[in-house]
Amino acid sequence: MFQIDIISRTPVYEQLVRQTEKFILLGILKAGDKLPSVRQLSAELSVNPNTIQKAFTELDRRGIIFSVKGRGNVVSDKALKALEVSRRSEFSEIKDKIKDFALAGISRDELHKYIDEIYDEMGEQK
Amino acid sequence: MFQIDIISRTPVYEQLVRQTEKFILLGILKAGDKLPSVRQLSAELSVNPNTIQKAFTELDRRGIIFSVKGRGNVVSDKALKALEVSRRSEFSEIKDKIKDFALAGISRDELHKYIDEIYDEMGEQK
Amino acid sequence: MFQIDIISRTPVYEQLVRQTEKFILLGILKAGDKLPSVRQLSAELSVNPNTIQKAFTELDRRGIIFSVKGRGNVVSDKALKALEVSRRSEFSEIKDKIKDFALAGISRDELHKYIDEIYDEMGEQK
Amino acid sequence: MFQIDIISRTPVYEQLVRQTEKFILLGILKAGDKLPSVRQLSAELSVNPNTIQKAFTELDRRGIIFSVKGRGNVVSDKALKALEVSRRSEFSEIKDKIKDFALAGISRDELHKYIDEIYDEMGEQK
DNA sequence: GTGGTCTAGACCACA
DNA sequence: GTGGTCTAGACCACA
Repeated sequence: MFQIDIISRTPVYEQLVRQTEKFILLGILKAGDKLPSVRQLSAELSVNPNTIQKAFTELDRRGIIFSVKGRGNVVSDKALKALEVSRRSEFSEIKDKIKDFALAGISRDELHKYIDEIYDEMGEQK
Repeated sequence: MFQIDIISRTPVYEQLVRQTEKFILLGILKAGDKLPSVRQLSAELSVNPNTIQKAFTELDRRGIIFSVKGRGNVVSDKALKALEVSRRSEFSEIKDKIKDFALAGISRDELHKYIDEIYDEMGEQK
Repeated sequence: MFQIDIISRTPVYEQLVRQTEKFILLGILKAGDKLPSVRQLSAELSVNPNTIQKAFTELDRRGIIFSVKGRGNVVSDKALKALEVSRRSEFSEIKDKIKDFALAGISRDELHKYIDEIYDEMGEQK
Repeated sequence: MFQIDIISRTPVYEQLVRQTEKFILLGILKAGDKLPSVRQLSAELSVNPNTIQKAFTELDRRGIIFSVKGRGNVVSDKALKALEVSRRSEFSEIKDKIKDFALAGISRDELHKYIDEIYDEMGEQK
């Protein structure tokens, strides 16, 4: 299920956080579902337990999962909602990127076309 | 001219690189123009000279400026062209971001609208 | 009777201890009353029997109940008295909390008002 | 400045977080002040750098300080404000404790008196 | 078994 | 020098 790209510059724990969130948005993980245990994931991905722990701690902090000692990590009821809100708040993050494109002479039509392509592509996948 | 956001998560040297490129794309810096010296920028921005140097080295590496010993750093002739090409190659970088938005239930129409707003806004500024 | 909040940060066994003590203070459980058996509670609350046992052992240690092999767990004669004393000894525990509030600019009047509200609220419930 | 109680049950990193916040509320640390470096604190308190790091990461996350690579940790401008708000939100935490006291036969007058004592005591210290 | 904390020690990016 | 990430390995509380 989880997959780590060792070469990538984004930290392992962040990849784990991001992937977990993605699985929830995709409906692969649902509220109440139990995540693999720290040790299990550690063995499966050959990643140090501390690193897995760090990812889970972050997810717990974000209200995406809740960790209970002796029981494991479970997807929170409000996870999906929380994610949709937080993703939306990242909306403005691409603003600077788009401005850069505009500056480099990329027309708005080109961008519109690109976005449609991505959405079409996703629609087919899904 | 240059402005550093010390709190920002993006490294100072990267901010410098990005801003220099922006000035070139905006026509504020033209081929043949001399950039401020490392010392001058360092003092002006209260930034470690090593950091300024790192930015210039990176810009040189990208073919945006060329450093001549004892004469300073000058904007390359091919800078503008190079930037337009490289920006276009960054196009795919936002692909994952857009997919994330799509996943979080943000419609393509919302995105289109957002992009139009940005372009309109820039048109007025420019 | 007993209710466990699985998400809560306070350990399940501690919730059990606390609730038992509360029932005694409220007069719901009286000296000589028999508590539900470990098995029964375990099934009822879907809680690991070890956890129930741990709670009972702790209550025994505190002199609130006494366990008789083969006969179950019974509320001690001195339970009520013991609890009133021990609660009073916890008095100082909130001292640091109150200092924190004072430091954060919360006035003593606010605190007084808050306490009155709680007592009023309880009076009505009771 | 910082002091760790090794015997205490509350984790070292949490003690560090709490103490930093306290120093800010007391005005000992002000917005813009630089905190000791991870390594320095580590040596000073004989605590592993990772543990110090964990505390700083948490403070950064809470918006109390901001960590900048290569520069250090600085008290945020909004730190004081943020702390006053967060402390206030902990207000309800003592509700259950107070109810426990009421149940154990501690009168509201006793509590009022206790609070006044604490505030008086603090007034003199300050 | 399951999560949480901590030490020891290494390595990297950045200033 | 300064923060950030990661591994290896230990130990504890809890279920």
